[in-house]
This record gives sequence, C-alpha cells and structure tokens, in this order.
Amino acid sequence: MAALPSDRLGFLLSFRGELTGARIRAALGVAGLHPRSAMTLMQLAPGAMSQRDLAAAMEVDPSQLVAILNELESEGLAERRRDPADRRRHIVEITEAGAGALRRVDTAVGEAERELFGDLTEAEQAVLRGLLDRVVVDPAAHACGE
Amino acid sequence: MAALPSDRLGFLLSFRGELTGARIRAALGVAGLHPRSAMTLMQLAPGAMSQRDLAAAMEVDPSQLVAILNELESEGLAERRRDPADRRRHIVEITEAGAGALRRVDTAVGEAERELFGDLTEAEQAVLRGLLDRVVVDPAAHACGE
DNA sequence: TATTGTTATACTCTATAACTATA
DNA sequence: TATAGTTATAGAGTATAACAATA
Repeated sequence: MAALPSDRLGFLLSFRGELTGARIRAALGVAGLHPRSAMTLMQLAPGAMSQRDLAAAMEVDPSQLVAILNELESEGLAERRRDPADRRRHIVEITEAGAGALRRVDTAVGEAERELFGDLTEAEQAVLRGLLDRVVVDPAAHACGE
Repeated sequence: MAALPSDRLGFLLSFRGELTGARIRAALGVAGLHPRSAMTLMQLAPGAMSQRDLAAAMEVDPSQLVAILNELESEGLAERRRDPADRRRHIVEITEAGAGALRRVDTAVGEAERELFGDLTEAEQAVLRGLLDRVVVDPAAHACGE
C-alpha cells in the first residue's frame, strides 16, 4: 500500500519512513542477521546489561527477547550468564564475533544511507534531521481509535 | 523497538515514520473503520474502478482485497457490481455512506497532522515535504539481504 | 489457455498468560 | 509474595497456491 491517497504530509512521512525502514532492515541483514538480532547487538555494543533491562531498552516484551537471544547465542554473537548477585538475572554481553558482525552491519547501513540521502547535501540532511526531531510523536497525546 | 541505537538519519526517519504512521492509523480508525478500509475508501473516492486495478493501485494482493471489500460492503460503505462488458470483473464503487465516513476520517487525519506538525511553521512543513520527496526509496536500487 | 475474483493454507509477528527458579 | 526468564497459546497480518467462473 505505497500509493499516496492524498498529498498529506503525514502520509508522506509515514510512507517514506516505511520504505526507509525496509531499506535499512535489508542492510541489517547483510551479515546474515535477522534485523531484530542486529538491533539487539547495537543495544549491547556499549556494554553488557541484564536481559530485563535489554527488553526495556528495546521496548519489546521479555518473552520475545528470549528467541532473539537464543539465536544470537547459537551463532556465538552474544552470551548469557547468570548474575552471581541475583541468580534469577541473566547478564547479556556481546561477543567478539558479535562485535565483528556489528561492524559489517554498520558498513552496510552506511551504504544504505548514502543511497537514501545521496541526493541531499550535508546541510540539507542536517535540516531534515532537525525537522524530524521536532515532529511530535508522543503516543500519549492522542486517543487510540483502533 | 523505539530507542535509537545510533544517531543515524536513516533510523530517525524510519522510527519517526513508524510512529507517525501509527498516529495516522489511529485517526483513520475514528469512524470505526479498519485503517486499510479507510485507505481503500480513499482510493475509491475519485471514482469507481475494477477490483484488480484497485488492488494494483493499493499494492496489495487481490486475495487480500477480498476481505477488505467484504467488510466495506457489509457496512454499506462500498459496493461491488459485475462489469457488463466483462462478467469476470467487479466494478467497485464508494457509496454515499462511504463518502460520509471518508469525510469524518479526513477531519480526524487533519487533526492528527496538526498534532504531529504543530511545532513546525507552514514554511518548515514545506521544507520537510521537499526533503522527504528527495529521499531515494527505489526498492530496485538495492539487493535484498533478508 | 489466460484472466478475475475467491478460497485455503501456511508462515511470520506479536500479545498474553501460565510456568520455573530464585529472591 | 514478588521478580527474571521461559514456554505455550492464540491472534493479526501477509504471502502463496489452488480453485471456479468467464473470456
């Protein structure tokens, strides 16, 4: 459903965002990674964290994260270990192989962005960033009609 | 998965677009319509067309369109009739009630856009539109890695 | 034989609730 | 009893293929 039914800015932003997301996800998959696995590795890159905090940071349900981490762990890209201070907790950490995969992913995302925004100057890209930052996307600001 | 894993413009556009889409879909639902039903009515507003052409315009599989039209027809918002010239074809047309629902939807979408872009001046909104129009989203321009 | 619309099937994604082990 | 992680189940959405009617 890509054809614009009107010239409304909201539709334009939504559709361009969707297509941009599809292009980015394709780039995330270059290392053979599921997009959500790549996103998880990005969250883990700065440092290890508990599985619960990771789920909160990614705004996914903890039960969904289980499958993602199972996959990452089976591929040797991340590791879970028990927290000695609280044995209920899992400390999740990216591995060296995971960091390597992330570097390849990062290169691919950079390439995708050059494709997406190649017609814009650096200054124009900065303007776009500034305008997008000022779009109000507070989910609490509206009543959900669906 | 809303937290930005980096300050990349591609992620920003993708996430803002996704949230904008969610806000727009909520507005589409104000008339009790499923978002895709509202989108279908928008496509039909300019004039009747064949079911096949409608599916092509919306870039959905014809088999998906069947359920949407069943729903719209049961609610009296659209009608299907056989094309006398080719009895395989269905001519799909919006009803007067459908046009009324569409007017209510349009009002709600306008309200959503005032919320989303209320912090931007008219000129800034025009700049945003111009920049978004120049983002390259040609799906054929990249190899799919997923 | 090809085309239009329909139905059936399967697969992914997501949301929820139960379950375990630890606290 | 509450919490962290896991498992199971169901629902929505989507993609594909088979099908009936017509050309």
